[in-house]
Formats: sequence, structure tokens, C-alpha cells
Amino acid sequence: MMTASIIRDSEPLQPWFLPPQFYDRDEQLQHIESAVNQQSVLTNLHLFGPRGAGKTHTVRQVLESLDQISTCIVQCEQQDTQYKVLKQLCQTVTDKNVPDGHHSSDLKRLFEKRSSQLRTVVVLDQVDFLLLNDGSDLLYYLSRIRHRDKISIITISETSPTLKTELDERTYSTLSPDMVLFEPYSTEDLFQILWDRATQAIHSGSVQRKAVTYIASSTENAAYGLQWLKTAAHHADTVVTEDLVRRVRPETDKAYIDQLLSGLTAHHRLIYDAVVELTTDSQEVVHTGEIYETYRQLARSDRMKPLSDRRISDYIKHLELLQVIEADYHYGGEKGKTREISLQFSQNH
DNA sequence: CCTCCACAGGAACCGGTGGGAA
DNA sequence: TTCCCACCGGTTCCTGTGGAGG
Repeated sequence: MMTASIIRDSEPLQPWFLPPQFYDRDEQLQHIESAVNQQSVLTNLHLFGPRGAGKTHTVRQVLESLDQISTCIVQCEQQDTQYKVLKQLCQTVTDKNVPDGHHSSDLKRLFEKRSSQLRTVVVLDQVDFLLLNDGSDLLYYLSRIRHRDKISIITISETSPTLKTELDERTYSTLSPDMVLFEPYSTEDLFQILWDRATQAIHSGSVQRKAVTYIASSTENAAYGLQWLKTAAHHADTVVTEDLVRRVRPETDKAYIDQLLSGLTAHHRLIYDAVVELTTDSQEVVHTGEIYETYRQLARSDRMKPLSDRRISDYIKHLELLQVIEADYHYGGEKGKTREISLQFSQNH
């Protein structure tokens, strides 16, 4: 069934692929580099911008270009407790596996010992997950660590512009990060980004410029655009056309959501499915109680033991942080405290 | 004005896991 | 081997919120 693929190298279509060329990120690249590449005191940074604006890639680009510097990139979506982050920091810095069961003070000692010898950059990607689950204790610790002139803390967020409201006062004032703003890509830049990847990944002549132009003018999110291109390429018999691109949009949404949810649990998935099921053309917002109920039904039909409402309430917050759903908080709506929840990615564009 | 609804979200607690020390 | 301790995902319990309805 699968005919010869037009893809010659799938790597450049992968989300983690670091491209050789960046567009319209000179200012940010420079800002980050000067913050972590000083001989004296290193600077802390907070990177803010929407998903698919190149935050993570830009940091990686800078860090991979530097020598004599130890770097730890932590995905807080998974590492959402103080202990887990410390564990990963120690593993990265010592290059050894660190088993569970230690006291976090042991891990702190180990990390301090190593980081005192070498300049160290700690990147906390999706830091909101850590803050939601565990508060700002870890950031407080890191901001006051011994030898802190040798450590730079870089936090990345899509939902907190400054971290000021998310952190307690003392942590914010000692951390006092420089803000680095990432604007969404322009249509032209996004075209270049996708075109570069397309020409690297796909046999020449097998992708039309118009097709890529269409993607670039339909979204500002590079990660989403890339998924779109990839989905289209997988479906193309001979060439990626604009028409094909239009047709694969629903499937792109699905694949993009799958990728976002892949780092979370099966329960998160069921909650998302519940919201999809409850959302109709006539009813675009759903209430938490309905989600709990539908989730329980879905879980039972999958022979999974449903989790408590309290837990699901937290999981809904996770989906909100990932921006697959949007939650409108009413501390004074029709029925006291409620959330009105809607899909961020509607199935029918 | 009081009570109820339908939730939000803090805090305490629970059982399992995996160290380290005696 | 026994005991103790921290961590973790999860539950239970509880208090707070503000409009609607009596």
C-alpha cells in the first residue's frame, strides 16, 4: 500500500532536530549567549513566548556552541518535583545514574560540589509544571546556591510572561531573571524555516512552494507547521501540493495533539477525549463536572480505575498548561468557582 | 438574609519504594 | 536483617466562593 516515499531523510522533520539556520532570532541568541558566556557572574534568564516560537531550540543552539560549560536541560513536564529535577541535574553533571531513595539534601550536596568546579547552565523548560506541582522551593534553592556566580538558571514558559506572579517574593528577587521575549514567527520567517527543512528532508521537486506558503500563512507555530509538513509528506504519492496540505489538516491536528500528550499519562488522554466528546457545535464550553463524569465512563470502558475528581482537577490544569484546552476561570460565575473549558484546537478549521 | 449548589484547591494522610545505618 | 527516613502518586477531608432560589 505504501508507495515509494518522497522523504529522503526524515530527521529534519523531527521536532527535536536542530536546524543549521535560524531566522529572526539574532537578538535572542545574543542575549542568551552573553548571559551564560561571561567570565564573571552569570545571569539568570526567563524566556517567554508562545509555543513554536523557537525558545527551546534557540537555547540549545547557544549551549551546544559553547565549550567549558556544563549544561542541564530539564523538561519540567516530566520532572515536576524538586527531587526529580535534582536527580536529573546530578545525573547530567556526574554522567552517572542516580537511584531514588536519597535525601534531596544529598543530591543538593552532590550538585553543588560539581557545579562549583565548572560553570553550569540549568534550563528549566516548561517551568510552570514544576511550579504548579511543587512550588518555587527548587528555584529558591538554585537562586541562592553556593558559587551561584558560576550558575545560570534559564526558565522557559509559554504561559507566564515574567514569573513574577508565580514565584514568591523572596525567590523572585534573588532570581531576578532578565526577560527574553520570543515573538511569534512572521509568515515569511516561518516559510523559510519550513522550506529549509523541506528541502533537506524531501527529494527535490517533491514539495511545492505554494504548499509551504499555505502552511506558513495558516499558523504562527513552527512546531505545528512542521508537523503539518511531515503529515503531508507522509501522505504524498509524488509531490506535496497545496491541496494535499489543506486535506491533511485534521490529521495534523490529531498528530500534534498526540505528540503533546505523549509525555503525560493515559488519564490525561482520557480527559482530553472527554472534552472532545462533550464539545459540539452548539456547545463549545464544558464544565468540570461533566468532564469528571464523562472521564469516569471512558475510563471504565477502557477497564481503567478512574482517578478521583481532585486528581483530575490537577490533570486538567496540565492540559491547560500545554494549551490543548483553554480554561476560563470564574471566581464569581453562575455557580461560584468554576472553570469553563474549551478546546484550543478545534477539529474543524 | 440564609442556604444550597458546584466546584476550586489547600492540607493531611496513605501505601509502596528504595536508599542508608545499626 | 531490621529499622528509619524521604519521596511519590494518589485519596480523603475540608474550607472557601458567590450567584440562584427560597
